[in-house]
Amino acid sequence: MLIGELAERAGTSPRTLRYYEEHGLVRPSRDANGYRQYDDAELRVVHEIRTLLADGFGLDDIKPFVACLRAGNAAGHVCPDSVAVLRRRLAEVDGYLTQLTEVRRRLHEQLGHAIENREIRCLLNP
Amino acid sequence: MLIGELAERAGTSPRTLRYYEEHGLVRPSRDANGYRQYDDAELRVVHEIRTLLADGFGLDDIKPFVACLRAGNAAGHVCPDSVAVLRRRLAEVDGYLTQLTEVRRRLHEQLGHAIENREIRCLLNP
DNA sequence: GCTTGCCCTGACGCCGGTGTCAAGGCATAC
DNA sequence: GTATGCCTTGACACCGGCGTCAGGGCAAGC
Repeated sequence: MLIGELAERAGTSPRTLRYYEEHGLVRPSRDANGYRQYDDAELRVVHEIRTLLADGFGLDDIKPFVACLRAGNAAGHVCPDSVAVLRRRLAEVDGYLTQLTEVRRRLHEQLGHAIENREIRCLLNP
Repeated sequence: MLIGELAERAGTSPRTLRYYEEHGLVRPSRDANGYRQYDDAELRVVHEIRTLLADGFGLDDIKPFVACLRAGNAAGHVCPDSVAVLRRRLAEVDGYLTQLTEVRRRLHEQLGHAIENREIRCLLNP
């Protein structure tokens, strides 16, 4: 499978696949003419990468998951290194949730305050 | 008040204040020698900016709040334009919260799955 | 041989708020 | 005069995942 086909099958672009390769995540072989050649296992890897990216992991964080898959595991997240990253990311997400919730509270408060003000002005200018 | 003093009082840097000015948020006058001169109202403005930045607003979003303050209002968020931005940002934050919560769920699930796996391996290799 | 279409590498652009360095002017104290 | 310290403008660096353009090779159909 050439890069274009893999890109389409994985729902991404050749540029993106080359980028992953540059970061050591995908490892195609090469045809005699220099074209990248991918097997089906790589499709699996790319799917794993995309899923984890969507969950907010960085490419570096994703490496252990890919290694885990390559080691023959059914899923990328069952290896100790992956679990460590999962825990770290979970803590991070919890942190963001806390912050965002606090921000939300403040926004809500300000909105309430603004509406209150408007109503007061309405009552004063009937 | 010169830029260094305002920066210190506002807990930020001269570089940052010049950046805000470049984006039309802060408007110092100039001394005869070209030095920026700030009054106390600008300190208030900078505080408003910093608070909103911390809440995830972009500089463009912050403009109506500053305008609202300059218009003589006690708070930057009581004007219609500010309220509109507040609403938009609130919706945005809610979106992020939804996404993050979903991500958190998936992470939790994967962690659970991984731990389960480990326990199974433990039972198989006692 | 020419077109078409995929492939290759290399490199810059983006976004946004800020750090940081360069190169110079001004103010104050010695 | 000179040392110190704040001020000025201008411009590059950062982060990270990718878009996108440049310039060129390879493959296959006509």
